Amino acid sequence: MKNNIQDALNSVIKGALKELFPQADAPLEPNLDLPTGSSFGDLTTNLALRLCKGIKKSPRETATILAEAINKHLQKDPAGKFIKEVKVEGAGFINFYFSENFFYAKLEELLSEGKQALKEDFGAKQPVLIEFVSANPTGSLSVAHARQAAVGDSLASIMNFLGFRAEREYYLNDEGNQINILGKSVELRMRELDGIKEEFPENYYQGDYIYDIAKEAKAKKIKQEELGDFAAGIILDVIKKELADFGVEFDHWSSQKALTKSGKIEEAFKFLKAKGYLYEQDGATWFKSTEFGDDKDRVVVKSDGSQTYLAPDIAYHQEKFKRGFSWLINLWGPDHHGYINRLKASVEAFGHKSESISIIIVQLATIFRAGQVVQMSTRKGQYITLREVLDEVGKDAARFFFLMRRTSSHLDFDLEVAKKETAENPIFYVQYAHARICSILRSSPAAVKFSQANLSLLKEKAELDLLKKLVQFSYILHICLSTLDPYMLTVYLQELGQTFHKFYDQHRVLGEDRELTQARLALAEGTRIVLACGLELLGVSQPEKM
RNA sequence: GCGCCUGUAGCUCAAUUGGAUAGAGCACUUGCCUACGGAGCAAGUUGUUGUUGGUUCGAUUCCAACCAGGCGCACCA
Repeated sequence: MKNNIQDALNSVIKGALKELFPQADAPLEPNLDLPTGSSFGDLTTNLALRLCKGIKKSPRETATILAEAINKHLQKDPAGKFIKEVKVEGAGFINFYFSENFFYAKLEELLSEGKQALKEDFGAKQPVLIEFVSANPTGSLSVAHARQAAVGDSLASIMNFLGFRAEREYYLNDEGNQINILGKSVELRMRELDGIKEEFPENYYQGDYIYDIAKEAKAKKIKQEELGDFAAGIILDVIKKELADFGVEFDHWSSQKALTKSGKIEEAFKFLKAKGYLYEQDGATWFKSTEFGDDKDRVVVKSDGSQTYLAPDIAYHQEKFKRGFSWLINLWGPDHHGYINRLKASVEAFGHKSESISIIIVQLATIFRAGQVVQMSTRKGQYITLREVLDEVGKDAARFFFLMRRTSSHLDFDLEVAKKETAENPIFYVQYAHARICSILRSSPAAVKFSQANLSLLKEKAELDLLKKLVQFSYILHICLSTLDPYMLTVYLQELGQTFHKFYDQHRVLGEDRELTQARLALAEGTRIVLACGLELLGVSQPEKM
């Protein structure tokens, strides 16, 4: 829910600060925190602790003086009616306790506007390009790509929800070495089908799918020099289908081949050369990335005249800016982390701030089955694919599980757990809460109108806990944004589910008292809206029955 | 050798980015179904936060060194 009360309090505190400590040289930001678990108020600030050093008073004294001034300002501020109490507690924290009316007002907003009430214009329509997966079209997507897909897609959804204009992009490596090798792999398999057995090099694509492509190429009489493109085209269709079944849809498919043809790479080189960031040495052309903090300079054109991977990538990222995006977010696998500095260097060489590109390293997932690691061998072209995980546990569990840990952390994914329909499986726990609410709403008398509910009847602890939990939703989204990681949302949804189950267990929703029933139904519906919204942002379905 | 990531309860992980008593789930034990979905709820046990220092009102968080594990260090993509 929009936390404009936080902004209101911030300005109240600023007012009090100005009055009391105009000499505070560094502008102290109020820095309000919304505790998610603890019982120290609904909002809290450590301002006094940071301020007391300068004014030779104890932290608690400082906090008391400050709290008094804040109280005075609050009485004049419209936000004041939502604050029940301002308390100095602990070492000198100032804690704000909201009145119940605040939570009732928030729930009312949620019921009348639906999930619109949860949206924000935080991003001011800033155009953001999120590039992820971008796997070479040489084989099926692996679980590593799957995790990137889950993270990238949800991140884009969350950013759009917060008012950004985030678009999803897949960069297609449809030319170069790997496509040549792909073509040769198919060619060898075609000859094998003709009965000519030759040695199959280790660095060629080993998977059985190459045979299928070879058969098709034979049937269609594809020319030898076109085999690479032909195979890549077929594989790309497979990848697109895999992503679609995973619930991920890209706004743009950007082709490296098209980039090369457009002459944009030479254009970029020309620019860098004019700036003096390119030089020749040992027959190769180097990019002076050390100028921008890289460990060493990088080759862009090899001595044999061909380009390194960096060359098109430099031009490609400039194109992203030229297309109008002011913030680029790239999701890469951990094997690419050494590549961050040189790409950032190129972005800076073109005069963009280094903050205008964010690179997120998505750590690998280890697949388990009933506690045992599922071994894979990339050598034989055998790796766990997105398709296998999808077939085994389904889209919802797969997406939720890939997001359940911090993106920068390794993830253990147990297929058996993801399939279980018990409390052990977090996705079922959350979806169950949603389904349960739907069931209650189905059994409720038809005449219930949420707008007429008297919410002030919600006074029990479990009810207030649930109301508070609902309000935290927007705070959680802000954490997701500042960390560029949807993972916190999975944690929150589990907590919200738990808070609801607790409430449900202690208090009967549909009861004798008609007014109380209405109020509790309203609370249940509010919970359902937030659960549904959160699940949707994660790309997980919101079942009404299970 | 250099760089990045990780090290927290028996296991998998948190700790809202420097805050208050380090918390959840799983596992284990024990309770709770004549009413809205028991796929649920409640109660109990578990800690030298890898080690040692430093920074300060305050450190799991920041800094340094060390220990252990993973990954990366191409004129590959």
